[in-house]
Amino acid sequence: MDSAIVNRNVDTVYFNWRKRLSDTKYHHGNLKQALIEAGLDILCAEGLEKLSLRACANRAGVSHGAPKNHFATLAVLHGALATEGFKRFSATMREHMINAPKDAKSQVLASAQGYVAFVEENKDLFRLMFSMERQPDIYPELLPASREAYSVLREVAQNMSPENCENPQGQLSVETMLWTFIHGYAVLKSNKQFYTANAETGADPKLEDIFPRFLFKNE
Amino acid sequence: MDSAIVNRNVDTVYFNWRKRLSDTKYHHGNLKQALIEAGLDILCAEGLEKLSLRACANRAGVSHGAPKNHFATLAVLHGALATEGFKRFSATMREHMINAPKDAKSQVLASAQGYVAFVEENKDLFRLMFSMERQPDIYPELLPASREAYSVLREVAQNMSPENCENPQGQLSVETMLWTFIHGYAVLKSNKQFYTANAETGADPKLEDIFPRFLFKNE
DNA sequence: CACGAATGTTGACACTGTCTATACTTGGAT
DNA sequence: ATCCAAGTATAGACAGTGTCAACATTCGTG
Repeated sequence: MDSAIVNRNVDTVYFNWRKRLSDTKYHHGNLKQALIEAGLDILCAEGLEKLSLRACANRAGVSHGAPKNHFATLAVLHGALATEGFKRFSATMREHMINAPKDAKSQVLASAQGYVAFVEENKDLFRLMFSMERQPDIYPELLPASREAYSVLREVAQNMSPENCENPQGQLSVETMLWTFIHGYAVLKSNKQFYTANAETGADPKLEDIFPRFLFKNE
Repeated sequence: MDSAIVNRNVDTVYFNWRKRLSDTKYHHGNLKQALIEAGLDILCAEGLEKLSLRACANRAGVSHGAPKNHFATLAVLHGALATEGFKRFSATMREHMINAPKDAKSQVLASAQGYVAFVEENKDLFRLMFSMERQPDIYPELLPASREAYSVLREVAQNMSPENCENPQGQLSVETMLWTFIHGYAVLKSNKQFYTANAETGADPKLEDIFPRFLFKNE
């Protein structure tokens, strides 16, 4: 008896067992998206340290080598997850803006609060998004997605004044100031690294309280 | 012949071979410090991803299990490296302050520039320092070292005005504002994530240019 | 239907952290 | 001086990881 036939039979039995077990076909159908969602789940439930190609493959019900066809390396999967992160990041900011008054100041604060809210709810995803070296080519959608997120801040920054920068270079400086400020706050808060937490309650300083008032026009 | 004696002889030969090879004693003498320095070297030369207990052990010329006696887990080594990082961090800021004019504004800018300079020269060490979950107990000297670094900013913040916070809560708000701003700038710059880089030169926005002028007293 | 491309499986290799058992060294108590 | 316990280093094992290569299966298109 040809050993290839034996192997085939064994494999077929194994395949049928897998099929009954997980109700999936040999071809998953949408493994790439499934792996991304598995990665997001792991980030949320177990943290960045537990994120691995094999863990994603396992959670998606495929073998450890399967991801290779969709993500050549772990870095590429990171890029894909960061891309999805930036999309949700933009959406969270815009949701907060929609639910806020439409005056300029409220919109700026709403975007900032959306920024912080996203970080609070997606701590490890946020870490992944912003701890990656800038490799625009690692994943094709990454750069556009991050630029889209930045454009949200750019919109609200149009209602802020560049006159209060040390060396105002126009609108660009205001955007950078706003981003720098919000990003710094979000990073320090998410890492629980505020030394200025309220001594009694342990609460972090509120974004609204330390937000630089001078940044607004017409006040 | 007792097998223990055989083993002893074999081990003695092996020991002598090692001794000739690396000119070290069986007891390293100061392995803990050597491992920390090996870790810093690796962070500088190969990056955070390449930092491992075994790589440090290898660089220090000891076996892979040796670090266990000084750092129970990788997280503890991380804590030790972060501690050393915070000490150098404080020193860098203070050096910049010493070499700057003594007026309040120059001192604030100098500390900020020291902050950024450290991050630029110790990118992966900085990432390690600020990407660690706050675990004050992981390494005994970590918390004091990080608080010492923060106290540098606290000093210069005494020359800044809380009047321009949205909801000024006194000196604490100014400290938090300053730290948030500088930290955000340093993180974004070190990760090369400024979208507002000069279109022609590719240069990042300068800290001095976007520094919020309103923060200073008496101006 | 056939065949190449796309997708998934399996096994291997070199890494990693961590645990255990063991050996050596040192320093202090007897 | 000697002996023993604590400190320190080694070696081997185990599970887990990324990555690669060989192979199997399925899909899509001629």
